[in-house]
Amino acid sequence: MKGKATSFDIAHHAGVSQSTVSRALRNSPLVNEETRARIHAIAKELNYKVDKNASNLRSQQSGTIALLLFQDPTSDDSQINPFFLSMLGSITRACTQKGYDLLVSFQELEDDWHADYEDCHKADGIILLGYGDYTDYEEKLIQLESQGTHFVRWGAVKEGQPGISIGCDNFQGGFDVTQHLIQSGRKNIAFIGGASKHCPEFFDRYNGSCHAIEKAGLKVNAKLQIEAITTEQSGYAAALQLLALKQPFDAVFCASDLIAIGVVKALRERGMEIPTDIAVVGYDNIPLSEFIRPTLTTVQQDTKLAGEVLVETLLDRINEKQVETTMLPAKLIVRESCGGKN
Amino acid sequence: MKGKATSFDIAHHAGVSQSTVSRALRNSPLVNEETRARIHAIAKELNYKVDKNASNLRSQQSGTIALLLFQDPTSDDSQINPFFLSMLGSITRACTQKGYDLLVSFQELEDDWHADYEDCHKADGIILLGYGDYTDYEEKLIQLESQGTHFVRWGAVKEGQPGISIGCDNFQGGFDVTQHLIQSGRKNIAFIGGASKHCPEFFDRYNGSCHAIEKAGLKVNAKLQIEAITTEQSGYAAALQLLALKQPFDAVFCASDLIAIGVVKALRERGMEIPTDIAVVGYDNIPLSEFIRPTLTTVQQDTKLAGEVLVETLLDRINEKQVETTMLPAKLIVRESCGGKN
DNA sequence: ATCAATAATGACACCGGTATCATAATTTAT
DNA sequence: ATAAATTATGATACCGGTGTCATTATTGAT
Repeated sequence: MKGKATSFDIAHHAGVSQSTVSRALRNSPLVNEETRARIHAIAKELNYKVDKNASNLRSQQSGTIALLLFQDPTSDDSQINPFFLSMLGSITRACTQKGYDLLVSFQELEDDWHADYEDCHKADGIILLGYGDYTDYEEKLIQLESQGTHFVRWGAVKEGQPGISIGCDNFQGGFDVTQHLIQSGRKNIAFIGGASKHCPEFFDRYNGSCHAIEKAGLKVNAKLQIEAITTEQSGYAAALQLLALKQPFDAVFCASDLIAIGVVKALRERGMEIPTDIAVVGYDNIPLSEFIRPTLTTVQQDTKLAGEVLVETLLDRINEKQVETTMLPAKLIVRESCGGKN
Repeated sequence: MKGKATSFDIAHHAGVSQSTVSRALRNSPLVNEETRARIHAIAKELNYKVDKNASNLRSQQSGTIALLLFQDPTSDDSQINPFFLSMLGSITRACTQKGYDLLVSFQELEDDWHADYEDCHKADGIILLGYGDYTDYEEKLIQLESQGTHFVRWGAVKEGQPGISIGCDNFQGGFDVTQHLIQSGRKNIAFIGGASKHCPEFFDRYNGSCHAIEKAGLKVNAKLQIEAITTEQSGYAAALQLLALKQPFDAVFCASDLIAIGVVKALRERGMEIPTDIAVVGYDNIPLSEFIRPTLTTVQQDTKLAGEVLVETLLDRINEKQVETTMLPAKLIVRESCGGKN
């Protein structure tokens, strides 16, 4: 036998038409039970596999989902935010469970998204994942939407956004963190992470934090907000900036765990005790947050659930079902670094 | 205009045959410069994208590589070894650079590798990635090899293995770690990580370690080798096992950074100082290894290079070039946790 | 016995490109 | 001027399946 077996080979072996083979292998009820079994047996024997290109071409679907992961352009090449990797894991699993394959692509935000996976029929839909500066991102989303591309976006859930978004309640998460800090006696709470509209998730977390401060009758000190992207290095640098301000602060709420890890490192190097002198809180509950010293208080986003919801929502969208933007709950995880009671 | 544009639509607009359109879009030199430009312009205007299913079907290649990531079956669902995620990142980038798409699939080792991506023409080749118990793995590799599937494996590089492997020099890495520990005055070096043939990488690291011990004129204490899989939890548990033995030891060489992090946690909880009482060394140089306290001495595997080599080797194999099993160097990174001079 | 309904299968167009060969137009060589 | 080579394009088979309609065999109803 030369080359791969085709459905014609099987038809020949089984003494039936190629049509029947095709139907049998898809378990069509139109095929006689016995014939189907025979065909399956022969297919197995010949190690036959349906050619997905042919099948997809004709049926106009790919059984594949594309995941576009947007990297913060400034972030190190080899470092990817563990939170997104965790999402990637859960998305992969959710896809597998639904019988879909997953095409993964890292996009640089500046890029012209060269990979129009759905347009070229390599994927039936797209999941967009990533923090970062979304300046011309929105524009692209509008274009996708107008083209009728099936996509779902992970991120901040806001009114009037193009397309469908799934995200955790960042405002609530920021609120919970800050309220907890205040209840533990902290008065001057710094925030490290981009608090501009460009990173809507961080912005929501910051706003939630401010809301908690005001609700407690305290005043927000805008100076205590330092920009940072989500890497340890950036957190480390931001913490040094914060110290240089000479403004009093007794707690730091970091927009991500990676930032928090850098902040902890910087503060300790400057001789501060955590949480005795300064409380530090992160966000994301990455696996290592409970293995650093002190263990890190953080906010958990349920990545397993998120991945499932993303995939399910996308599949619904592909199947033209009505879907809605969804907001998942965020959950405060109190550990040592905030000094609060557990 | 209803539906997506096809090459016929463009041909019609441009007043040429569909053949010419197809050639022009692939930048064939057979097409007149001017005609080609015109066709490209029209294609852009109509937002035309080549249908990959059709194209791949005819040309019998997919421009896609499949990455199968083998999960340790016992490992937690949401946790993936950062080292592999780093590999995933570099592989993704290397693929992008070569113009290939990447299909990612997490396989459970028990699974019947349902996804025969190359057989069904969804991919041109396969990259296999993962630690773990390779019992019936080898058998499957032999089958892949006999089918003529194009694949490259990451892992231990050994004689007489089926197919092509790319890996770091684990023996050397283990040797370097242990030699450094001995030179720093450590005498009783424990090893945590599976040291059986089932996990060849770990086995090589252990053997390298033993070799260094013997070369220094010391004796290997087999009792100081504890099994563990590559998670913090497993490392934590293994460290407790080690302590329970009541055997003297002054250093722990962990087969991975995740294990080391668990070990550090366990030892400190029992009141030991690191590195004063016990030196700890990990393996992989995951991003967080320099952010935990104390910073972790470890062995770096150049994931960027590894990803590039994997992809390049696979592409060479797909193109029927002669390729060879490759061993990449491992590099000791001395930090605080081993107590050695930097 | 005759006809309608059902079950099982075959024949064939079709998905949207690529590969190959044929053809027409233009240039170069003799 | 004519043959040969080169350049640009068209026509058509083909990749390997799926979808649709036609056909035949079987069963049940009248």
